[in-house]
Amino acid sequence: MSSEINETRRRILDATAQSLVESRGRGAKMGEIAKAAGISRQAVYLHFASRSELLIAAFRHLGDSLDVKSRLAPSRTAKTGVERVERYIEFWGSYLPEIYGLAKALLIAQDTDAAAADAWRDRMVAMRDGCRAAIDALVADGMLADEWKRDEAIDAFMALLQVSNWEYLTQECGWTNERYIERMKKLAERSFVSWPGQSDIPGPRTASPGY
Amino acid sequence: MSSEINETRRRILDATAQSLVESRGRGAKMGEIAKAAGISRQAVYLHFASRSELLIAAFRHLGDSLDVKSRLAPSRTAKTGVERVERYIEFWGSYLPEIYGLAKALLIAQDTDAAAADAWRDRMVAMRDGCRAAIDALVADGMLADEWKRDEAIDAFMALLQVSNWEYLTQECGWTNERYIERMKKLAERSFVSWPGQSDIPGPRTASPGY
DNA sequence: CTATCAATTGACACAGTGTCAATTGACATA
DNA sequence: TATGTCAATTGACACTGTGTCAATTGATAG
Repeated sequence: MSSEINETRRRILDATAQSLVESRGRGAKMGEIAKAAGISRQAVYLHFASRSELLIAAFRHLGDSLDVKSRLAPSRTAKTGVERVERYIEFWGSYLPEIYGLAKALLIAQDTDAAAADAWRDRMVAMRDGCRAAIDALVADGMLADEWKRDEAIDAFMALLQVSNWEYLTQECGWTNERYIERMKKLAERSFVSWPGQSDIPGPRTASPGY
Repeated sequence: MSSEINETRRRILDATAQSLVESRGRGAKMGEIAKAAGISRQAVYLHFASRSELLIAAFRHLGDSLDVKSRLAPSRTAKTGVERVERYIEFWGSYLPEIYGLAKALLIAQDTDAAAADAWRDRMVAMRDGCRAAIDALVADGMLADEWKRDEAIDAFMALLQVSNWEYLTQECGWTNERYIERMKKLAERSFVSWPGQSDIPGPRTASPGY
């Protein structure tokens, strides 16, 4: 019985995820989702109070089904900071395409719905843990470049991995996902890692520009 | 007389820009814009066929008033590739906060309106010229890091400068605009510039990860 | 046999965009 | 002074999509 109601709920969540993946995050009206789940539009409201609540639940639901924990294992068990950063980017690069449709819908909903904004921010906080751990692993190895304060490096690493950057590079620039992963690794390493014996880059010299 | 009709048009465009800057790109209904311009909602449609057409026109209008050309001069007249990159980031970092509200509205409109998407893409193409010139100046100095192909470096440079990254760092992370500019310069230099005598980073060594 | 509960149908309120028609008021021309 | 033009106004309306409400159906459990 309670499995019955969960069954419908699950069908709605799956239909939501599928509709959003297909539409690349665009559209996916309540009516379409309901149709895809094989129920009436109003019935959706018996399970979710609003569209954004549905989006949030669907995002969590998808996350659950993707087994994030074991996907993160290679990063968490990395032996060096550099490896941890690399593994984290590999994780993110393989995870992102799978959540993209839903993530995009949530990102769009953010603009009009405070609950969606909170939900997204909540996910980003979770992601930040991964980024923080990677940067801290660099710090522990003494390999975070001098120019970066830890917290700023975490911010910048998060920024690099923004959904919108992936979207831009893969959709607008035509990068494959593998290229994205590989280039992001290079970018992150060049940006954040100082290699032993590497003399510091003459950045400060140019601090007082001629205009 | 024809200055009369342009006068109203200009008032609408200014009101649009102002409303959007104030609301950080959110909202700004046709009714509010009309009120801000001191005319009726319907009168706006006498000058612009749709909301997105208005947004596009307002964006161009704002761009015109900001004298982009002279702001770009320091970058265009830079003597070295590195300086050109720095000046370009300084330009962009001072320009972005001024267009942010409107840019954000256009970015949001993009999700439902093809014309807005085209308009935005058009602006990005223009911006790409600046990024290309900066990267090419590095290439000319022989200072683009070996790991980057020119075109990929341009893509990545563009990605770094995405509005969404600025938004994330300044709104979510609390960076000041000066910090954004300064850190972006560092990030870009570390990422793209190879300094004479700098030995290559042992990236390829880690190309076959252990999992 | 009846109570319960998910789901259905159909109607409706609300916000926001975009359209249409009739009207006003200023200004120019004959 | 009469006429035409044109920007702008008012008010009504169609359309889309979200969210609410009420009455009804149909299956299942006690």
